[in-house]
Amino acid sequence: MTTDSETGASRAAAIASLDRLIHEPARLMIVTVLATVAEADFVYLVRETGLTKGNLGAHLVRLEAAGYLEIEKTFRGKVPRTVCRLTDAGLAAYRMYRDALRRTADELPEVRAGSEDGWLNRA
Amino acid sequence: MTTDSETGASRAAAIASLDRLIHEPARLMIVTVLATVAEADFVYLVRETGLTKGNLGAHLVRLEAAGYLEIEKTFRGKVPRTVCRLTDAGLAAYRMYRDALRRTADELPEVRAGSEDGWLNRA
DNA sequence: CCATGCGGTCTGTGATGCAGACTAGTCTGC
DNA sequence: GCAGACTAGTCTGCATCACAGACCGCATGG
Repeated sequence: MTTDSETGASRAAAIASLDRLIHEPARLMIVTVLATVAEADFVYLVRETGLTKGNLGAHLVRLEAAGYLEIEKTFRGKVPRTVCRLTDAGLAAYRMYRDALRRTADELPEVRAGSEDGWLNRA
Repeated sequence: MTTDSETGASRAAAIASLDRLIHEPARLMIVTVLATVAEADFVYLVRETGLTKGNLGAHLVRLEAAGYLEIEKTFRGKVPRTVCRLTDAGLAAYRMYRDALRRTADELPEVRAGSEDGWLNRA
């Protein structure tokens, strides 16, 4: 049989198992940036992601709540600054997601023009 | 500079450009199934995706509204049946998404443990 | 004739993504 | 020394959307 016996079903399961928290494009951008640079402050993230401050702040809160990143409040001179960094859990989640995404992306089938069997309701 | 000049920025743009309509896991499952089998009826999709009927119906409507798939009402004997098929636009969108996703997935960086430069706020 | 199961649609609700407004404090020009 | 502009960041409100359960119609089995 084909490489994947259940065609859609197993793929669907794989897709469904994607971490929704990271899957969200805005957060995927954030996490990707943080995976790349290890540390980033708020404005750097704003610039890299193109998100508005409000939006970014909300996503950061969500990621922090999930334990995926820690937010460290520091001061640069007298100006407060927020530095974000992925936690171990965040790193693990990122790796898992990336892995799953690659597998998913690789397995996304080419389009078949012909209407072959397999789509029948039965079974 | 590093291997990728803008590190995050370009990647972020690529991620942001992902088709949200398809990016949604539920719909990605649907579209993937349809790309695979070309045609599928409602219950087949329910089984393949594991979605509830209500949820699936809503997503189908959305995809139809976007012009990504056509919903054909037929009868099997006396029982009405709904057959879904990707439109050309849907196929194109799927291909584009898949392509973008693969590129994105491939480019998702490995984690760098060290806190290197690049994250600074200053430009 | 009634009950059950299959096929499919519809409505309500909770979550969430998003953007703009607002605050706090610093620096520059007059 | 004061006013205005800018940076840094948070908070609130709105619109959207995903999800699930309830509901309806039809056909079939007892």
